Amino acid sequence: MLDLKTTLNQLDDVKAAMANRNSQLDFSGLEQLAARRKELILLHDAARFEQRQANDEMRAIDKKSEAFTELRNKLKTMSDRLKEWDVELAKVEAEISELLLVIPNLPHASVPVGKDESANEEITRWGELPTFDFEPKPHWELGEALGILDFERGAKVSGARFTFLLGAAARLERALINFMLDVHTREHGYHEILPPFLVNRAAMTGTGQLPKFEADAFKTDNDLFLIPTAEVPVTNYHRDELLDGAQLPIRYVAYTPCFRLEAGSYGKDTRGLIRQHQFDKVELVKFVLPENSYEELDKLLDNACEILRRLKLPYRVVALSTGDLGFSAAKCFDIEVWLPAQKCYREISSCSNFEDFQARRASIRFRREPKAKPEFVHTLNGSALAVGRTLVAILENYQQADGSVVVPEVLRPYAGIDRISLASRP
RNA sequence: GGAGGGGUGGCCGAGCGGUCGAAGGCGCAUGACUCGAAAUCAUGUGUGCGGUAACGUACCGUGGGUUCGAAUCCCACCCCCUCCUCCA
Repeated sequence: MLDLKTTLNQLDDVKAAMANRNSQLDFSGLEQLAARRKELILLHDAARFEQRQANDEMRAIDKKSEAFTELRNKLKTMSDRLKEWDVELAKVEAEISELLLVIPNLPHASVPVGKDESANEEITRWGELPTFDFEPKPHWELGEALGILDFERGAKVSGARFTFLLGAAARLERALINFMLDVHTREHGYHEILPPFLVNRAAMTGTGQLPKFEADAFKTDNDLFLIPTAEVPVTNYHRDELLDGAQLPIRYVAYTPCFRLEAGSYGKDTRGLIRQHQFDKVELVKFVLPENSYEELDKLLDNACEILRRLKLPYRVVALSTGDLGFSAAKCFDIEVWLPAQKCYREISSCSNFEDFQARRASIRFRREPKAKPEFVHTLNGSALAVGRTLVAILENYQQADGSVVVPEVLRPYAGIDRISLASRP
């Protein structure tokens, strides 16, 4: 959420930023509501002041006297008028926050300006693309042939975009989760946290999924939402809290399944594990000092990349353009992994700095010194990594001519196998 | 799910219709004392909103209601605790 005062004071900049995001918003309503809000606050404050002074008189006066009745009647009219203002004020404030809650974050100055993903900027490339003396197969063919991915039964039991992992695939998924958690907790200084997988409306609003993107989320009939990412419960862990500045930065790493309706992506990535309604992800979340947040974003991005380097999977990093940036992000890097069968890089992680956008929505603040004024923290998060897509990348990059798949070296202690083949079925 | 108890400031806890942003304690900060520390004493110590400021105003789980006036009374909801039931 943007700050009301700042938004109105720098309206031209905000409008320009929204245009870059392809987001057309009308701010005239906001300006009018803000003006009315101020009027009502002034009226309210003055009336209350008067009322409180009259209350002192009421206390002193003889309750049976005529003067008492007279004064009471006078105060009654004042009280009724005050109530009307208060009702209107509450309405105006609700309308203001309704408007503010659907305004996306302002892109950071370093974000490339552009209409869509074609304006994204490649930042780095790592690793050598694998060469094959045969035509590399897509992971779904490999997985089905090896008997470790079962899409058909996934569809039977749950529906499209649900899959059973069996044997080595299930084992590798589990190995990847443990491997990622171990690297981030032991080497990168993150604190492991296992959050609830269902969250309430306030949590979804705090990180920015609501109110705008309710149609994208799975919802229970008790008004709970299946988390689309661990970002939601983990960021909201500190909602409505006033943190001690000395604690910052706070770093969490969480494994969770993620649930996404994928509304509006019909016909996209229908085959394979790339786009599922349920997938596993290891997520990094940070709460940091505002002045450090971009430095912290670089570190977080590097922490995520480290996983791919250890798995020896070729990747590139892309800075998203203003047109491709997510709703809450001020800056976002995508990490894309090489998929030989598709002969392209595919997103496997998204690392974002939200600055104070989520912190303001969720009221997550800190105090620099014991007596200092509270300030909003900056929040960041990134996948490190999307586990299902990592499995996809391993299957495709490590495939052999005979249809078997070599297990990356760092994973072998976790997986307990060094090759997936029909013969090796555990 | 049933019965009872409870949600007040960073924490504990009093208040149960007007003098309450709220006693008292703990914690924290500053000062005094001390060679230093502990102890002790003194002073200070919430957040949002409006305002350059002085100051004003709002906030006692959340939302409604009663009243000239609500932390205090009424209603609904949420959450926590104890017992029973159930369960992993």
